[in-house]
Amino acid sequence: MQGLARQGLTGQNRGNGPASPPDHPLQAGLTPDSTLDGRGPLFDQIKRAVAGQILRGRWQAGQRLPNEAELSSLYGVSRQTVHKAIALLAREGFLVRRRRAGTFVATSRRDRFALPIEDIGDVVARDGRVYEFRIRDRKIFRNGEGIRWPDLPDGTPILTLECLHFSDGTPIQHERRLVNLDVVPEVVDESFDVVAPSRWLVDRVPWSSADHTVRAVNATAEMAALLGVEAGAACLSIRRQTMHLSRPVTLVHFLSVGDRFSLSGSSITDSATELNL
Amino acid sequence: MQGLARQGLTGQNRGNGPASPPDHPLQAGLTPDSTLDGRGPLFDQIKRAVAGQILRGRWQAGQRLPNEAELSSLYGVSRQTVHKAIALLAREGFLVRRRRAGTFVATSRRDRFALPIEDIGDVVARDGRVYEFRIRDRKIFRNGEGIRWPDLPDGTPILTLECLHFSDGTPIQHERRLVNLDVVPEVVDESFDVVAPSRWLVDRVPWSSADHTVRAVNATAEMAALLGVEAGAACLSIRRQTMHLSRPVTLVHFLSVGDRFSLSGSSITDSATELNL
DNA sequence: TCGACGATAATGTATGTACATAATCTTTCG
DNA sequence: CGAAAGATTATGTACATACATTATCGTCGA
Repeated sequence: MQGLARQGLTGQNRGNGPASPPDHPLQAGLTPDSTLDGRGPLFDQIKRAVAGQILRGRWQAGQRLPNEAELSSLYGVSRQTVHKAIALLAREGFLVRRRRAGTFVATSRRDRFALPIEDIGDVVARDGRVYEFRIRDRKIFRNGEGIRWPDLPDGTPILTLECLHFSDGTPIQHERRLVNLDVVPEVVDESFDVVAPSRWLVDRVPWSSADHTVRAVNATAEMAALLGVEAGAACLSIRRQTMHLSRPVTLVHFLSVGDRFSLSGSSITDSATELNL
Repeated sequence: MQGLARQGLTGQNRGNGPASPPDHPLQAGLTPDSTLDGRGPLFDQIKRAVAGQILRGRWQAGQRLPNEAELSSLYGVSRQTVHKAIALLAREGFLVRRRRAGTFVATSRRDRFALPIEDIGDVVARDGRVYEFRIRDRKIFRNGEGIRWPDLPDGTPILTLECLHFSDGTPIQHERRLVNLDVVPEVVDESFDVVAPSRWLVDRVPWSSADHTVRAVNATAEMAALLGVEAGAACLSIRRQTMHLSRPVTLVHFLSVGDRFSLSGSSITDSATELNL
């Protein structure tokens, strides 16, 4: 049997599988090598095989690919196994499936590039530098009184924090943060002598979602002084609002010196990396 | 049967499912409501139910959750269905599974925030504005002769493009692009009168992966003139290198005026959104 | 000719069964 | 006592089966 099964079936094949030999004609131009590489579980091998066909341009964007039954006999595995592989590829955005119509190679990968946004402390530490931070200011307000957090009802108690982050002693990021005290009242008892606010919140409020906006701004005189650059220096500004159970938890503005900090990442979809394409 | 099944089972239950009533004690503190919401497929309901437990803090980070057999009888579905739900949550990064040890709520959500990077044309169009672009320059070099693309061998033919992007007539982005002619030789015959280079390449070279770097820089005098801002204005600089079959395809530098362009997006992992948490 | 409607073909979900795999726990023996 | 060997347990994969769901295609009739 093609020597493809690495796992399972220590004895003989348990019985009645599809197992028709790979002498299928299929639709013109759609005849894959049908050789699985034998590495890892079958459904992963199928994923790789299919992704490979696409990658090599044998199956082009928008094109329909063989249905599950055909793939099943082509690769000599059951329909469920094919289904799992194909459904995963679809879930990861490589394929589009429509009932009755079939499975198609996805066309648009335009908006699939994504940049991970990491905690500044992690970034600095990973660079092998010494990370420090300093709380510069800390106050409590009620929303609407001297401060305004748009997504929060007026009167909600808010803790404000102002903080500087250092890499090897050089200031690299300024942080201005609002915390919703209705959601995280314990924060008033936390001094942030050791743990940075971002870290503390992440550990405290699990499973939050967030939205981000990144832009470039010129440093004001005040910020420039804090960050040790000339006024007007280009800075990366990241605004992040974090939600938990559809309630805003925290709203932060990070400001980082342009030539000391950057965002970077690679893609296609993390999942594609697993396929090591 | 708890009125949970929305699909399937038009007649009666086909037979021998687990179906023990939800009067289970389970481990202390781990007793979910065991009420599925009846919306959508069972495995999705399970996903939501489990995610909900975590979200509501009933199952905390690091904690072990009931095994598949227990969940199966708790929710009154088969082990496979539970397995599918839990395995998906694990694949999406919400849970961590270890054989024999069990399933645990994932701890770190730190690096899960991600920013999508979209095509400028799409962004402008979505804003309801008129998108235009203009090719300003176009040359052909060999790598190392007057130009250098680090990841490419010397001598490789390269097409260079310089391009401006407009929103409602206002310049918002400058693009400087290198294209590897060994990979996409057809590009020399393309005038880019209608289709922008990014779009053309995406349509031509499917399934590429890319890495990005985003930083903030001050506009040089030349760039400032092109973009219609004063010299020194803060700009967002995006560098993107695209690969296909581990060969570099194109290397682009985008430069966008800080107050006319920003990156934004929301997260936790796209997949979480599906759960509408 | 066009629309309704039923047949059909594709994917989607759920369950049972069987075995593989990998930790972890337990026992046994030097 | 400690290490090796074996039992146990939880997850992982594969397959068969059965039925649901949903476009799409044809056909038939007004």
